[in-house]
Amino acid sequence: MPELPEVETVRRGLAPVLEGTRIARVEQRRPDLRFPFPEGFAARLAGTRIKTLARRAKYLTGHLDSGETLIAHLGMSGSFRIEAGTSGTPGAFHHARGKNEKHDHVVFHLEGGARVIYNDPRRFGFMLLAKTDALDAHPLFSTLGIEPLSNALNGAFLNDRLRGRATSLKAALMDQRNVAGLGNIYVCEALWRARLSPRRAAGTIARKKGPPGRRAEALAAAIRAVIMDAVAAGGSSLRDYVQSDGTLGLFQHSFAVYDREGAPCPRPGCGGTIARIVQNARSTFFCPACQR
DNA sequence: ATAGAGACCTGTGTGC
DNA sequence: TGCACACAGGTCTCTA
Repeated sequence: MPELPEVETVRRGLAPVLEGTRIARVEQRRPDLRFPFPEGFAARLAGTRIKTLARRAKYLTGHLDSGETLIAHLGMSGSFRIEAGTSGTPGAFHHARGKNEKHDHVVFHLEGGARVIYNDPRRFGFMLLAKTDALDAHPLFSTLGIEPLSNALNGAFLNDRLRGRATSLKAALMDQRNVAGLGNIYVCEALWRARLSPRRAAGTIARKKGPPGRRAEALAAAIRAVIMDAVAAGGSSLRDYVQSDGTLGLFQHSFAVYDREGAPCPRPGCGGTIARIVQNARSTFFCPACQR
């Protein structure tokens, strides 16, 4: 579900409520999500203050004044919502969105009475606690690639990183060890913008020597642009993703290829038809006419 | 190294 | 209406 733009949107929605706020109490309603919660999870959070809420790839990281960091991943169907502490019917908009309270797995009761609730029907998400000063060395983070919005993403990086790789370009971009935070939607969209086929061997966009070629440069620019555009739109709302205040992301209206099998390619003058293929057990959408 | 399958879960849409 | 099946913003683990 959430890729980098959705997670960043969640972060921006939660930050005003969480940053600088003390957690009064945590209600953990089941022993596990994708993994068991860490030992003493609720007790280790209770009474701590959240200094900052950050993001790395698709992970949210809440840095606590206890010296620990709360790491949260939303999996395919995780979401947070904020409920005011005083008036209002709990879960009102939630019902309006057709969600199900039975999948409210964690409730953060904040000082002042507001609540932040984690809902995750499929339970592919998880929450962990780790020492803040050793975060980069954590197994989840140590192998992650670069952030797509950082200056590190450029033609030279992709040229070096993908050179000689026989795997498909689609699979290489889905691999979080290269560029971290991309997922199925934004890889498809970036490849369309760069006019590159998802089936092409990843190494074919690289040069053996010298400066990167136009394909690597175009791909780097396309990834950056699509992620920036999606963040600006508040992410994509398909089945169950909503922002933490209940409003919908808008980027799904800007999809060129994702979930558009059989539709005309939106590139002016192309005239192609969007196709769907399966790569690594995931749907890939692309235009066979203009993506080469 | 890397691909392919299966695993983890629930919900929704489709076709019969 | 029921039922079966395919599929979904992710990622880990196992086998070849």
